Amino acid sequence: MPKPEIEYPLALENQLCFALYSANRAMTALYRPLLEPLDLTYPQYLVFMVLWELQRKKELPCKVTLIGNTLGLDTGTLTPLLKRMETKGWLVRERLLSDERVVGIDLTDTGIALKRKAQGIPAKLFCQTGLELNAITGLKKAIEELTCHLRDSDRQST
Amino acid sequence: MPKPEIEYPLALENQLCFALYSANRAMTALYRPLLEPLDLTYPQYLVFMVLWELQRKKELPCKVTLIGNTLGLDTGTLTPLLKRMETKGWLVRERLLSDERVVGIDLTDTGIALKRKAQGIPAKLFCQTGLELNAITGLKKAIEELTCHLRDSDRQST
DNA sequence: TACAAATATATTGTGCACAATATAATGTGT
DNA sequence: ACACATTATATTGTGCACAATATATTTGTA
Repeated sequence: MPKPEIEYPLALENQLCFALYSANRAMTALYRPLLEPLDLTYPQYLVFMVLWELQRKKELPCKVTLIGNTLGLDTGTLTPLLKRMETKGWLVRERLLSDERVVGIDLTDTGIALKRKAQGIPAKLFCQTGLELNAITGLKKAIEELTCHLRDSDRQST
Repeated sequence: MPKPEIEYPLALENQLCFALYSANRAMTALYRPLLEPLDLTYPQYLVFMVLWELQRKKELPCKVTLIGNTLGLDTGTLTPLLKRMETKGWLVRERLLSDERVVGIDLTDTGIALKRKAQGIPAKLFCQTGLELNAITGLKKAIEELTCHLRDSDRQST
């Protein structure tokens, strides 16, 4: 992660990976008190953002795989996560008659209603970043480009 | 995370948090094939970086809490992690005679020797980021500043 | 010197991530 | 129509993160 001509490359403070790791944990730590009143974990909030957006586009129900591709998660993570969300009454999981392999995911009224309570979260977090809108946009873009490079490298080595 | 005057603030693509979440997972995914030959997980690699650096400064053995403060991890995470690393023969855990509450952590010869095999990892990852050294340094700095802001906000709300 | 507060680590339980494998349904080629 | 590959999801097992609680030791104080 760090540099080729550095005195001590294994120093923790040289690692971009550790900066990312720390920032990600600090970020989810800030979400936690905002999500706790909604009885949501952070990954569940991500799933809701996907589903609310699909509902807006009238593309529900959707396949589990669509959620997985959008968030980069496999069924080993999603199946139990979606089951917990179903238990909470936020969504329903049902095998399609047209193709029994596929499980269709759809929001319940409760799941749709939860969106109202989540509306204020993005603005609250924006304030807590302590950055200007332009700075955030730029940083997000830089991080997304890094992610692209990393995924390309990953595919190459496979 | 996103913006105050945005048409749809809850869109996934507006979230800085999701960019961070994705980048962090892409990054650890790239480390995995490099660490697997050393039988290391990514968090274990972080612990090793802390310990190797302390050894360089002749500050071993050290307290569990020092590792925890450096990495931002609590004993609920560290105790089992350090036990697994002890089982592998990389370090020893021993209560101090001077203060029986404290567990001293020290590297074994095997743990010290593992450093040689890890030397090449930072350079390999640097190449895979696809970024110039200056770009990485700048991005790391920007992410670290974000982390500072987020932690400040977290402390305030507590 | 008792005794309460503070400190350091450990334990328990939940929920991700992720690898590896399993299961079942659908599609394909002959 | 039948074997075989492909696809979609589920299951199992390991290892973090993190909250909540427990335990044991030391420190400070009346």
